[in-house]
Amino acid sequence: MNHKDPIAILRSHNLRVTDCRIAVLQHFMKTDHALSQGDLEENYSEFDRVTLYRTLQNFLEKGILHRIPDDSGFASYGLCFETCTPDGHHHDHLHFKCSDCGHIQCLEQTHVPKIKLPKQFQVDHIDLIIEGTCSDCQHA
Amino acid sequence: MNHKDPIAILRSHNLRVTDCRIAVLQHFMKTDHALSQGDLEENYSEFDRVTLYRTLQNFLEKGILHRIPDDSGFASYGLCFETCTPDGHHHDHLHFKCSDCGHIQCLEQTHVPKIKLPKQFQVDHIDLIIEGTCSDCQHA
DNA sequence: ACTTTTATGCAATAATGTTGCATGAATAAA
DNA sequence: TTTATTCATGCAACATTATTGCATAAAAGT
Repeated sequence: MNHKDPIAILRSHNLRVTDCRIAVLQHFMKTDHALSQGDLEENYSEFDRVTLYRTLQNFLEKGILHRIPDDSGFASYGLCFETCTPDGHHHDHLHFKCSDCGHIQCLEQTHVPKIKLPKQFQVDHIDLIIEGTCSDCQHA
Repeated sequence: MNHKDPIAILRSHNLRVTDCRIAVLQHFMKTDHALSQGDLEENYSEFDRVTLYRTLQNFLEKGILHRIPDDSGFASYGLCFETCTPDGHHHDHLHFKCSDCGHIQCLEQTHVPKIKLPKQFQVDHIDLIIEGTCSDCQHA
């Protein structure tokens, strides 16, 4: 889904096509890192905080966005891929967080390794966050 | 550090020994899952919210606790191990989050696999969160 | 016991998350 | 293309969490 037309994406998920949703979706598509609600609020002051909040919630439910775990307390969001549906998210990629600029990006190429757990644990999915320095920040 | 005397732990990290710090530390030691600030507030209403907040911050800085990333927006905290110092956290374990009871536990036994990233990424540390069902919740 | 240093509680504020409801916009139906 | 219906939006309001400043109280050093 990553690089299609925003309107097509909305339609295919049974979401009404509105200015806010198009804007948010476009913003995600042109940005190479995860976005927080605050990021959106800064860029789209023409939309209400609550509308942006609900837009994110809707996109999460429909499997358009996924929430990225972060120890900062901020929630941030990234676009999902074709494997995600309203029934559930099915990710196999990992997230890289730069401790310098704070940006989080999804690394689609890199896959999450299988991990063996003791039998008493039933695994549903794995989140992998790698923290370090991104290329942009290594020369600063 | 996991199972030592709270007072000894505080002393060895150059922290004053106070009721609140002892209580919080003891609570972490007797609990098998990660705790949030809310958990502490419920259990220790005799201490101010802000004091508990600052206690957690101090413990983080000193390397007594580590923050566990979570996509729920709640921050939660777990005890560190001997490898952590005020200079940085050095963890090699993963976290299991039960989607049923919500508890997060540190699995010390299980190690985080090495992961190869493209060269432009400089890796500092890896956070691995596995979500699923814990043994207590599988029969419910 | 006294001094110095640091933690605590209280007040206050900011940011974020969340819900209800009236209105307006988007889709479906005629 | 107009009308009816469904749903998104904005506003108000509130809950929760995160955060800082400051006076006081408590801990450690002498």
